[in-house]
Amino acid sequence: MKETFGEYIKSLRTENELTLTQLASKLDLDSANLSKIENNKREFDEKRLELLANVFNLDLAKLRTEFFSDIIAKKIYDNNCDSETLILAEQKVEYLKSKNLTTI
Amino acid sequence: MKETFGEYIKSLRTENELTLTQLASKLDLDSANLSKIENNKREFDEKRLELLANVFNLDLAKLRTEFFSDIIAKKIYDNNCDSETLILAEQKVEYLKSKNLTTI
DNA sequence: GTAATTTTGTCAAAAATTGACAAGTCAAAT
DNA sequence: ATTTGACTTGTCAATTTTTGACAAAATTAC
Repeated sequence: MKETFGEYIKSLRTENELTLTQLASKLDLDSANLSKIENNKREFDEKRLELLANVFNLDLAKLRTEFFSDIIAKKIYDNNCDSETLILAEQKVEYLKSKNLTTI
Repeated sequence: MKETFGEYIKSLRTENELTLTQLASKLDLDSANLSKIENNKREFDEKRLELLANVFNLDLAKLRTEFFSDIIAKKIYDNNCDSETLILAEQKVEYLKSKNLTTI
């Protein structure tokens, strides 16, 4: 079972024996805010994904997948969306691709 | 293949032979902005879902599914997320449910 | 033609997010 | 039992994003 993105960062951090302050500084972030991110009280900012990948030598593409799936999961969870939602979403992605639509 | 939420509104509107102005007023919305919504240039606002359901006698739960799947699809499409993203998201939803986590 | 409808552009107001700092808890060390 | 370091929580101004509203252009129907 997949953990949240914040918990993932926390496990990366502790496995590498870094303090919040140390990692926060590498990510150009306040340690208090990093704590909130790790505890699902704030969102990690997309613009720091590359930095995070570099710090822990991670594959950026995989990290992005991890990141966006987290955002989507939270949206579904927070709004009590039913199980059909993701199936429909997948169809709509195909539709958008087929139409080459420019959305907001 | 599933259309976008905006296109769905548009088809509902035209099937019911309403002008933008007419529907916009029922939805407490500016007609120019409704036009943008129908053309995927703005997001429909969640707080108007119930109103929309009432106007066209739709099942609110289904409409919500339609609405949130649209948001998710656009996020995936706009960010060029790979196909794994939704699979991962589903796992994360289960994880959040199992933990009963309170997110942001 | 022109009248109605739809689309597009713009912008201030409102809402949401972020960065930053202060103050708090907790555990370990001395 | 006090200090130190690590982490958490609360708050708030500043930035960023979204929204509502209006004008005006473009399109369609008559």
